[in-house]
Amino acid sequence: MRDFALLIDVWYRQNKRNLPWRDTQNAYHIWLSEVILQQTRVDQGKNYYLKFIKNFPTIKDLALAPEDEVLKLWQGLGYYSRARNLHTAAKQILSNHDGHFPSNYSDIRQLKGVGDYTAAAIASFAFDLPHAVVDGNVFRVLSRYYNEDTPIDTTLGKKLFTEYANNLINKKDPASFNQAIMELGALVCTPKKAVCNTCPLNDSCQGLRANRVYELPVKSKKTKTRNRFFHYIYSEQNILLQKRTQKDIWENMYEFPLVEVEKQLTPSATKNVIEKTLGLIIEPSPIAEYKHILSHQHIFATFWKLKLNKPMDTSNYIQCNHSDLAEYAIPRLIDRFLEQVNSSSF
DNA sequence: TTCCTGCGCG
DNA sequence: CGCGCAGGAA
Repeated sequence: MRDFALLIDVWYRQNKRNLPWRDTQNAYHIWLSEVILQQTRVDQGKNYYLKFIKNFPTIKDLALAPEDEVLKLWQGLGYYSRARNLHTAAKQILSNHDGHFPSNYSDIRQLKGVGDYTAAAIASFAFDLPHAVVDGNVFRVLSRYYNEDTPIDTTLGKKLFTEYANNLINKKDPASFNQAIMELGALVCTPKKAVCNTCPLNDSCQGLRANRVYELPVKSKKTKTRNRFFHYIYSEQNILLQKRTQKDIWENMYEFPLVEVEKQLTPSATKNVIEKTLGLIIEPSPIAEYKHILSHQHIFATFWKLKLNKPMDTSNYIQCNHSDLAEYAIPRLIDRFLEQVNSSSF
């Protein structure tokens, strides 16, 4: 339909939300907001965006900051590789582009952490270039609009939907088109409870006509998860920390001394394993247990308290008190435990 | 409690 | 193509 762009444009002007990164052409700000919003909802991302702008007013400020500081600001958002990549990209911009954000698609696309979606978003929002964004919202809107069954998580699907979007895009105002189609997906053409009766496209939507709205979009793969069992040692006086340097979850973030085991054992057997592995003596029963869910893992975490009645070798660890602890980037799991510790009596 | 959403990298 | 995080909805 030729009306597509016009219809959503009219709708967008009347229904757009006011967001801090809208109505700016500052490429740095747009980039930052897009990276934050990559796997995060607007409500959760807003404050992080404002924090980052405040702490790092320019790309150079971000590039020259220590990684620990960037991760600390990102703490709680998840997918921490985004923060590490953001930092790397800032350095790329500083050294390769003299601190000025690149203004063409291919240079933007080369930045670490910037894929097809984010490159198109920045190119259109900051530089008015005609690159259609294809994110989760766009997949949903277009799969329904065209009643298109091709799975979106395949190379073919990605190519097809990108073609659809680039054919529909308004070349006169690509930025508004991109904003409009995503906003429609976020507010009207939602995964559940879509409000088709107020949708500007409901006359021509093939998915609605076929009553297949909730069957779309189609995905081919289902995600598999594995279980992991973490045992953390907490010492309330003199907190022990270590940095996760492995290629694993939470890379470069901090946590308590950890023993990971293959499967759940009895408490006393577990205690033996922990003490043997770490050379630390702990209290006989755990003080807290959590199930922490990640995209591909279920982590069963148990927290044990360090027994402080005899000296032991803690030189492998960073030692700090509660106020120092606030300087370290820690995963949500550890943070959640600390919230409980600080609010109750241990 | 369980289910679901979200983009880029190696 | 498997993996990375957290939180809101059902």
